[in-house]
Amino acid sequence: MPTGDYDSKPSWADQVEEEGEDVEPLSPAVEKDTDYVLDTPREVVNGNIKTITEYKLDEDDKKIKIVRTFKIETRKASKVVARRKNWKKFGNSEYDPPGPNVATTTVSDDVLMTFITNKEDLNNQEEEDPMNKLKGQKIVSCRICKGDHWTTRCPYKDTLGPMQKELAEQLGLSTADKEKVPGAEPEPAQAPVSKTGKYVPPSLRDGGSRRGESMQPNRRADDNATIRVTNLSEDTRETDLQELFRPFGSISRIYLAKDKATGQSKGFAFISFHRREDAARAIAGVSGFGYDHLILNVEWAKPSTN
DNA sequence: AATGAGCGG
Repeated sequence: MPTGDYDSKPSWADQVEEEGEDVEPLSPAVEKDTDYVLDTPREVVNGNIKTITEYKLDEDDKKIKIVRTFKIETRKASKVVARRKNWKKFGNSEYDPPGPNVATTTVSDDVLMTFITNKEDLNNQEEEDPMNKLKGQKIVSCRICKGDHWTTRCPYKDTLGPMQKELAEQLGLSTADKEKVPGAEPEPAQAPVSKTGKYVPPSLRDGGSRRGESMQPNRRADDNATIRVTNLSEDTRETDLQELFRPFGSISRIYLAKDKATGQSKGFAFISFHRREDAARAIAGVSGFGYDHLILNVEWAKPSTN
């Protein structure tokens, strides 16, 4: 245990406690001084719990409050501390004999601070761990074929997808039948769209043999009939493109690239046809075509970035 | 000169 003169320096642990007792609520005048508030962590010791409160500016220059809570324990020296006592002396104490020199060293009871919570550190850990987990992992998995793409982009969207849906629908019906209590309220006499009351898309009604009539076929599924038109004049509009390309076949979509903010045309567009042959003829027919004092360039579009 | 948005999970 400590020996010698204690008047030279007080124990830092004592200091903490004294400061803790001294802390007063900041006067309004001081609180308005941002720098003071930001730079001065407040330490409060309550029993064996020490709370440090400080204010910082985050990336958005917004003031954030950081509260750290520690448990202060007094214990017999741990192994770690024992090992530390064997460290080689350095600086002004380099040639001192073993043991503390009261001129440079304050010895006190061992004070161990056990970490309880620290929001900052917790956040940092959460930022790093998911990143490691994500490494080498697939981001998306198709619900239809488990492939490495979104369900909506699945190549089997038009074949496997509807089959699975139908299957699920049948299963849903059979379980609903099992749950049905005999003698319960009878179903309404009027023919329902579905026995379960769930919505059934037209293509799946009547045994699912019908194709959607009013609905256009899924144009996104295989978009191999899209062309890119460049060198459009700035005042070309969708309707102009529609007029220009309609003669080659049925168009499913026109996208004229525009600046999102200003609405200004970027001078290129994507035209999707229903049939690839029409798109091919459009390329042949319009590429090199003089339009609004400019020579249009038309080629196959690369698949858009998802 | 230039390869869209948005939908999800």
